[in-house]
Amino acid sequence: MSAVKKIEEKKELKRKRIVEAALELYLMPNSVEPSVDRITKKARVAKGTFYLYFPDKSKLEEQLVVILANKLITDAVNKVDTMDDLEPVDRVIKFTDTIIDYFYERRALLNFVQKKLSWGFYRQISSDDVIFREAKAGIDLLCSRFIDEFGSKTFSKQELVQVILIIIEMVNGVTYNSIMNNGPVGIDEIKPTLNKCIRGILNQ
Amino acid sequence: MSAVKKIEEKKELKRKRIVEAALELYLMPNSVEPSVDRITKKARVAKGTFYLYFPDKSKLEEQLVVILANKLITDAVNKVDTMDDLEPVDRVIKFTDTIIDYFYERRALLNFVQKKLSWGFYRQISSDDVIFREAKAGIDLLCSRFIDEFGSKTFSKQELVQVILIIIEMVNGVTYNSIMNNGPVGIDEIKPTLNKCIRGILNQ
Amino acid sequence: MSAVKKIEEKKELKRKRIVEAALELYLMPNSVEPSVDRITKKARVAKGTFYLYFPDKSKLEEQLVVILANKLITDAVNKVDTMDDLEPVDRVIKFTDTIIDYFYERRALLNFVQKKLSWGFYRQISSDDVIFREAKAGIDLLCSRFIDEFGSKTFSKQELVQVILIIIEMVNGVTYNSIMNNGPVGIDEIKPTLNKCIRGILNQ
Amino acid sequence: MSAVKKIEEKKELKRKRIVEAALELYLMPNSVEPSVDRITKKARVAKGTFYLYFPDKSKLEEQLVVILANKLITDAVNKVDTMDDLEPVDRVIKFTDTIIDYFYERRALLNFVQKKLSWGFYRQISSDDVIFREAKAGIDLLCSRFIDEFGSKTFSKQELVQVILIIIEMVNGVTYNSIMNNGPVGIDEIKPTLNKCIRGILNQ
DNA sequence: CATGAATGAGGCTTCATTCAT
DNA sequence: GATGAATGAAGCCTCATTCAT
Repeated sequence: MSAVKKIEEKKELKRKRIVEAALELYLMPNSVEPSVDRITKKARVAKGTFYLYFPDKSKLEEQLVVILANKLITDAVNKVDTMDDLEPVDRVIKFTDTIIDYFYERRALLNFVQKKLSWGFYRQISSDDVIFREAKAGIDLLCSRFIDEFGSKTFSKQELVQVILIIIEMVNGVTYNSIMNNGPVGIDEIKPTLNKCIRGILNQ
Repeated sequence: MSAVKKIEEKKELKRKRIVEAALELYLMPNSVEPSVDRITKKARVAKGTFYLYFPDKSKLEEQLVVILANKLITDAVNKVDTMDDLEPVDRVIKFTDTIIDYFYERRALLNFVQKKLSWGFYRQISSDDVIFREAKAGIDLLCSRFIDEFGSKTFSKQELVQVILIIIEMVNGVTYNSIMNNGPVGIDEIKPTLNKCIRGILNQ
Repeated sequence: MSAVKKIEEKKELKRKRIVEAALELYLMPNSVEPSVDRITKKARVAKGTFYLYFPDKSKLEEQLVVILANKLITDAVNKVDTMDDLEPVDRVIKFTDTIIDYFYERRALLNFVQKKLSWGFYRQISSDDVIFREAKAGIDLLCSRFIDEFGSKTFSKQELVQVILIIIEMVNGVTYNSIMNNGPVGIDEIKPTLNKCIRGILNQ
Repeated sequence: MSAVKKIEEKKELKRKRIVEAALELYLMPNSVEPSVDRITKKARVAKGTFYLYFPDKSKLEEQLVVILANKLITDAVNKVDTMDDLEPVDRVIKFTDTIIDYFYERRALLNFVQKKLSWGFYRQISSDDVIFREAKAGIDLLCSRFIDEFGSKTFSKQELVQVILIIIEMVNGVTYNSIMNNGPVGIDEIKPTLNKCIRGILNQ
């Protein structure tokens, strides 16, 4: 293996160290936004090194959201994929259910991913980072599968993509408030209603 | 009127001044989170005074969210109330439309109110503040009216309250991402689909 | 004395402490531009306090230049004033001589005041600080006196003001390079020529 | 040509690349002091390489000033040389005019060259650099020519060299403040007076 | 010789909060 | 109660310089 390659690998490793340190910090319960200082300390890297890999802090966060959102969604898609016997609508409900459970166990994640869940992976990403290309691919998979399975009378294919976004927003919002604000309505309590809503949307 | 009462009133006035100054500042377009200094300057009150009325800044913000969320919803309800000729479902759609427009003109508000929109007014509030009691009242009005108008086969009265929350979350989420993230789908583009979803939920 | 006045006095005192600390630091030999941190430490004041008195670092420096330039010039004017028996042209030469000597003993000052000497005190100053009004007054005195004493055939009154600036620039430049750059030509060596130049300018 | 020589040449080439990149960067309008990183990037050279040729950044800058000052002056001399029909004094005025115009279009240069204009080229320079030897030659040309043309009654040949420096300082100072500080007196406004001063100095 | 990744000190500024008056 | 001057921790970012490869 060439020397150049070795260096490239080392760089990628360091970048990963930073991303992972940040991830850990962002995911810590009750976390306020961690400072660059904390992130680099955790990654055992000099502060200046951070700026070798990210033009500024916001860019790291952007990437973090994309990574997290995609991991979440891809996991959910994969899980649902194993259940071949479900009706399309039920698959969607299973999909959202999985997301809710995921968040329930990781409320800090919910806090960070926040409102960017559904839109996050659609933003233009300048990086040619492998991690992002994979993410995009995962999303495309979800969309095309979902659309193929649905022969909706109400929605065109074009609209079905939007419907995904809308449903994710709905689920995300309800989950967020139910969990984070300790609302008067627990997630278990509202989930049946939520599912009825999803059915209402899809079964037109 | 007793002297004590006068003093009480004066205090209440000062608190109001602070809240209103903050409100104005938070609602300013393109606003970043205003500092305590800016808030008190605008309220023509000493910085120390702030801490006489609020234990810390976050407590003010908490109250602000509730006030803002309720003002927004009450305004929307009132507007829809003037349109007697609409079908129940169309009223709801008009209601969400109004909210979307409101946000569109004030994206800073959207940013601040964030995820707390629907749940905000459910949180425990120190009920000795007039401003909050009024807010609660407005919400109760919305809920009861909505429930009365709907003789849904699908949802119980109990569930209908939850449906409101869910719809608001859905609208809020879509609007937020469409506006704040300059998402791939503009708000005008996705609104028809959004409305179809709402109909789907309510027309079961 | 009212309490308000006491506070005002204290504030002025603190401002003075900062200015004087900065002055000392800027005047230190071999000084590089001192950081806000060093300045406040020397002034025994919290770093934040600095920004209570100056919007930012550059504003302090601006004021410093004005203060220094004016002190320098006023001192020189006063010194020359005691020599009533000199011819107008010789007074000017005495004036510039004094400035040169002043710099010679304080080369760090020369370093800081740099190119801003003559123009510095002409810039619009937003502050209603006493220190500045006095500075302005001192300069005006110099100018009017100089102009009155000269019945130049070559220069109009309007031009004479410019001539002052030009002479100061000339002296400043020569002194700076002679002293700071340890040029091949020492200040004592070039001073006679410089004086001849001044005479040439004024004796037309 | 020996192999050693080839290597020497290659080295000199690289050094030149760095100097030229720096030159370009320092001359860019509105430029702030460029970092070593920018300079080496522009020179397509590794950052570490910079320190193979210059002990530190300040040394490069020192050399740059000399180069720039000399280029400026040589250009001005050459331009004036084409105008054979001018009186000696007018030649000097044309010379200073050219410098002023040059600065007017490149205020960044003015900012960088600063006070070192006239003295710069007198400083001890590591004479093994071609670029510097050339600079020296240009200056010597200017000096000897100027002195030859002037049969001043007032100044000895020795003093005339100093007069050049003084005039350059004067022009440089006035120009700097007029342009950089947006002084109260624009360059066009003060130029006539400046020229009168030059005449006063030379026409004694 | 050349490289460029890594360093970390140092810079400026903001701001929630405290406390003497 | 009210004030606002003072605090200083914390934040983000730059950059000259070093050093392992």
